Amino acid sequence: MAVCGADLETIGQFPLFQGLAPDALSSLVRAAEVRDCPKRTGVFEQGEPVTHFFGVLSGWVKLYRLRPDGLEVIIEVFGPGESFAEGAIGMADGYPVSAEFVEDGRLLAVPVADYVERMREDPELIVRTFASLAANLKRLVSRIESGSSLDASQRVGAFLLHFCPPPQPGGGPVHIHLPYDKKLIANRLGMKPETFSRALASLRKHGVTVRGGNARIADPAQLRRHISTG
Amino acid sequence: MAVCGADLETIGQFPLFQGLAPDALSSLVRAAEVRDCPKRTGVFEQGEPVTHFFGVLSGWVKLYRLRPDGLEVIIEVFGPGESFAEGAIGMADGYPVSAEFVEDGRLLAVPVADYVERMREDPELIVRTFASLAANLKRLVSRIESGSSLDASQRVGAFLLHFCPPPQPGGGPVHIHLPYDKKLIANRLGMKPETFSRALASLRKHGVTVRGGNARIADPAQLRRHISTG
DNA sequence: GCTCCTCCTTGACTGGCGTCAAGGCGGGCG
DNA sequence: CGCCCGCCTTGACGCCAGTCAAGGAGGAGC
Repeated sequence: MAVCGADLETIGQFPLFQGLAPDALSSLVRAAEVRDCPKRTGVFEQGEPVTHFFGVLSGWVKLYRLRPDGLEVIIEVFGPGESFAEGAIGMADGYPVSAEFVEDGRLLAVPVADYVERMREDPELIVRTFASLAANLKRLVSRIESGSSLDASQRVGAFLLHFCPPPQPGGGPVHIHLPYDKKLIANRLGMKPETFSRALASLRKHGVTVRGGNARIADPAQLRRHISTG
Repeated sequence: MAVCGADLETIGQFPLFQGLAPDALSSLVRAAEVRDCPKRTGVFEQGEPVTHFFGVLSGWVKLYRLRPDGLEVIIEVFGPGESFAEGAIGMADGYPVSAEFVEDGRLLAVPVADYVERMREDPELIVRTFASLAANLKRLVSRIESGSSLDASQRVGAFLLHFCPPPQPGGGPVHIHLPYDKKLIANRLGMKPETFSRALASLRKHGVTVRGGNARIADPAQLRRHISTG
């Protein structure tokens, strides 16, 4: 469906589009569309030709690869305000991963052909796109780093800290809500659900308590210490 | 130093620049410089402001992160004909990794400010840059995939296969030369040198023999099978 | 030729994570 | 209310890779 006014406001908040001139934004969005995506809705599949890139208006989307043996490896999970697959713009042999909603949400789909046109007209957009790409690149880099140098409980701790507001000096306890299934979080962190569960249990001694999908971190600074010092 | 004729020819072979109009190429390269880089030469450090991106004319460059505990995590290693850190163009807070030569070589350094100008003038360059970025992105993705779903010996096997010519149907034995230290390869594959050594030993039963820096793969297809089927 | 040094290999042991299996908890529905 | 069926947790056990330690191979320098 076409982009409506309320969506337009949300879209203006995207890091990718933030601060863009209003008319540049609206001409960009003219070619785009918004989709309602209930849980389990596929967005694209590995190998499909690249036609769009996407922004998440609400909900959560997993990017994953299917191994020949059927094992699913989660590369990244994107949430509200994040854009993904801009990096696929230059891929001649299709998307390198598949994408699927893991929680109900709304999706902005931007056709790449049109987008490249806009970049030609508006150099500012080139810069913004590179910046957005750079952000996703860095996420992959730190995923590689943590994957090869942190143990399970440290990775879980780092994951929880992503959802905390920036390091507060005084820092009281923080309450956060796990955005999607624990099984999915486990996969995203490169471990099995059992290991994830044990890791959470072992974090209790560092002030983390989880009840259902709600977690409480007694002292983020203490947790942060546990992650870097082992 | 400035770019000389022989370099210019090599540079034209870069995937990033291949097929670019000759005058576009030469104006691009006018602002660039070439450096001789003996082993251990640093190229940039994590956190430094982004001023250039780079192409490897010869030799090998590692991109790595230093963990607070002093542990070095190798993100990627680039060789002749490859460009790196184009992805840093949009990074406001500096390079996310450090780069250092691990074998003597020559480096092309392209100033990003100038490069962005060229992109404004030449839309074709935008597309090429995205393509190059996409290639590096895919390397990271498959690194994540293999890191979380292959064991040590399978990762080593996959590494060796990168240096084999594309899958030959008849496929006789292939001889390859390990491009850099085994300790470095081990780190790049996310394992310790001892584990790498044991992995090589265990690959003997799949037709891989290594003597010094030279490896012989009796049957690449067989090795490939070992990687996907476990 | 000799020593020294670095890189690599091999062995023994430990620990963390995966696997298999059983049980608890909670939500949907009749 | 009670049943069923996910999702999650917990326990027992095995295996892979990290750690510690010792020893071999090869090159640089004298």
